[in-house]
Amino acid sequence: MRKLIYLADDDENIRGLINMFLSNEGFEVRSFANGDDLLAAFLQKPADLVILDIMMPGTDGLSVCTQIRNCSNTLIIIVSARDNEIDRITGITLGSDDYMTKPFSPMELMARVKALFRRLELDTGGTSKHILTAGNLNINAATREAKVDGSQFDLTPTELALMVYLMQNSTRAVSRDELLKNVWKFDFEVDSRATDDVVKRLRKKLAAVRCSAKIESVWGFGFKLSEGGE
Amino acid sequence: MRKLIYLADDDENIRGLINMFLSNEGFEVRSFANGDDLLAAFLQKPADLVILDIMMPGTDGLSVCTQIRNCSNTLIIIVSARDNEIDRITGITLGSDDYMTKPFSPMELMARVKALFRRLELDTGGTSKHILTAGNLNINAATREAKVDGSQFDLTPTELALMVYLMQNSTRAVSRDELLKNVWKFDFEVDSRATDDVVKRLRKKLAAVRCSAKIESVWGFGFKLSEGGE
DNA sequence: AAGAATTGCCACAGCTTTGCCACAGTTTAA
DNA sequence: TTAAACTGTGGCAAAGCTGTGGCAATTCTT
Repeated sequence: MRKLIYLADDDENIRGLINMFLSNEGFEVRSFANGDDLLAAFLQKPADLVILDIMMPGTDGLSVCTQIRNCSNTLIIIVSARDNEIDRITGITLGSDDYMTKPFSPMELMARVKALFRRLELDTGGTSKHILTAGNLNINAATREAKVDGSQFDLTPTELALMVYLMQNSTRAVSRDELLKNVWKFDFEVDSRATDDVVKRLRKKLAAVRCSAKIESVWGFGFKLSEGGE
Repeated sequence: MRKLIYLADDDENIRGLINMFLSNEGFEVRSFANGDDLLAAFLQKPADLVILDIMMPGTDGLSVCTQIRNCSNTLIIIVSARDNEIDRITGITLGSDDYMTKPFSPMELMARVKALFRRLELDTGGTSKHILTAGNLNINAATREAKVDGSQFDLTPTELALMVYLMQNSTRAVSRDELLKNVWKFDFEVDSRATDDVVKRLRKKLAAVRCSAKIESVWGFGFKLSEGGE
């Protein structure tokens, strides 16, 4: 689905320019002459990314930024004519994801917008890379190497596959059936207790090498990975 | 757990400076004089964030960036003495999450490092769309976690399913038969008083964690959720 | 072909869940 | 006011779930 971007800047020329570039990249853009209008629209319908000028009539960009961050984790870029260290640092610290100073290159803004969306994509697991980490455990799914604190240890094929699946879905609890379907590739012909067996052996091996990541069982459902050690 | 940061720069002074700042912020830092060493170390043990200079002896920072991004979605910041639009754009486009030009303020680097970790947290922290809210109670149907004021407590499978159903239909009262049909999946073979039992236990657990949401009984009909505390 | 590793299954023990019951308290309706 | 219907509570036992060690069939190595 097309990404929705809100843009607030009191300079109409800049609005038009950015709007044009973003639209050309295939984004859906709505621009506002001040922060209050943008905030109102955002509360009505949240955008995927927000670009805020700092100096605007009405509420300034930084305040809008904190207000949005308070109720949403949408992506935020701050742009400002004020270029000094303090401004940049407070801008970023206040909750924005990036800070650019005017005059800026529209192309660079495009690149940074796309970088933020890419990061979101990476984090929310659209793509699965083959180097995985959980606590002091890391697994290279390509070379099939598993290491704790850098020292390698052995996992059998099913153990590895199960572990990789859990790590790729470490934010959720995973049901036994889901594991059978995605790790065993067939949910028939295999007792769902088979998952327990592999987990049993995995737990033993992980404990033996003092791995901080643990496989927790979710009663009546399945398992969930915990990185351990906060 | 402490975040691990790898840093590659051929200038020893800069390495020392950044290292000091990052360490002061509580990060665990390892610095390398060139990109090849960093890459080797990364493959051995991945870091949570990587800071790369572009111009270094051996493989340049941009190549290291693409190689890392190829197999991992770790955070990457590129720093460079070359300050022109093309460099910045290609740097970001190649897969890094941020690009800073030398000389840069160490404080700003710190702010940007923390902003990246904050974004990671926002993206991966339970705030997915399967989240249900009622008063100070939060239930994440995906992770099967129930929280009151942020602290987690346990629900059994039926309790969770019943609670989710009530929250999904919080605007109206739900009859016992409807619950049996949609939560138990069979309305035969189970006394309709079974719902009362689960509600009984749910109420006890909710009260124990000072949950503002309450399950009210609708006389002669069923139950209804009230968020409590308006 | 023999041995080793892997892996699914079983049985058992211990724990958790959950439906049901009896009884007391409450609400509704005649 | 009284009887009938309904709900809250504590306890209980059956059913269900998980962890464990052992075992046997299959696959992989040598």
